[in-house]
Amino acid sequence: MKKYIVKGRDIVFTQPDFDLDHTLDCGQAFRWEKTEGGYVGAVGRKELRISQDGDTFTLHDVSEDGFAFWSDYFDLDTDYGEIKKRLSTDSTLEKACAYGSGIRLLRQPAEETLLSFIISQNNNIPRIKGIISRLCDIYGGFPEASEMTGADVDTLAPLRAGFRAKYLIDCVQKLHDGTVDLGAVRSMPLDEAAAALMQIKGVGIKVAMCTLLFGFHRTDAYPVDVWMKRVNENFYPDGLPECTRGIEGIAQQYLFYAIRNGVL
DNA sequence: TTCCAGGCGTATC
DNA sequence: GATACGCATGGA
Repeated sequence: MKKYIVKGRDIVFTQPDFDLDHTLDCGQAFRWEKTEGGYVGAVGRKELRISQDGDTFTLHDVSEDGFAFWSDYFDLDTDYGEIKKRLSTDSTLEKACAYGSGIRLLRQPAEETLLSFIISQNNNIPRIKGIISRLCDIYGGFPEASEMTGADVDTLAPLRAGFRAKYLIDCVQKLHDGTVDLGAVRSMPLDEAAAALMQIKGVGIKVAMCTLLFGFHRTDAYPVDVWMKRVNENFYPDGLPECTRGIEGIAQQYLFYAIRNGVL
């Protein structure tokens, strides 16, 4: 467990290879907003304000039990310095890792990730955030899928999610009736896990891989969207380099952040 | 006005 | 199995 100091109602810790802008604005989570003093965001129904001063981070108004949750969420026990060192044997990844040096792969809840990335398809990030925010407004925080099983298109109309609403409904239905068992998905081989998720309408290979990477911490899942297609064509026409084996998804996150910001 | 956004389902060949 | 097209919505 990560070492920390309790200061009043806050918890303070130091952490290299961590930057809030990099980690919270790299397209893996959609519920964080930059504020004057850091970031405010939420996971499920847990809310957090976090601020950064160099390598020192403060979780505001958080108990020691709460810290255990957030420490896991921010993946604080993983050595990203070691990961970057390994990936940087490839010259393109070296650039990407240097640019997004503070990216960490968040350990997000599976259901929330699945529903969020269903919403993400053929959509832009500000509008994805808006739809998810309105979903949370309706349910008082991000709902469990089981709380949404009665939802129909009228219930979800305030989201203004467009054609994706019917996909959300199909998703919560198939989670509820056991067609898709996320507990079982967790332990399946990657391709089998993706195929299981793709039984849900609106879940194709890209949404499935994002769910496995961000919601199940399957670091070998490699989502390819329009940006990553460009990366593959420009830099890896013959496939990914050896150094990415088993952590293709983490490599993907550095590459995605870099190319989206015009660095590659 | 038209185009595009962390895609996918469907029709057609 | 490959390719083309429509899809809700809203910002650029």
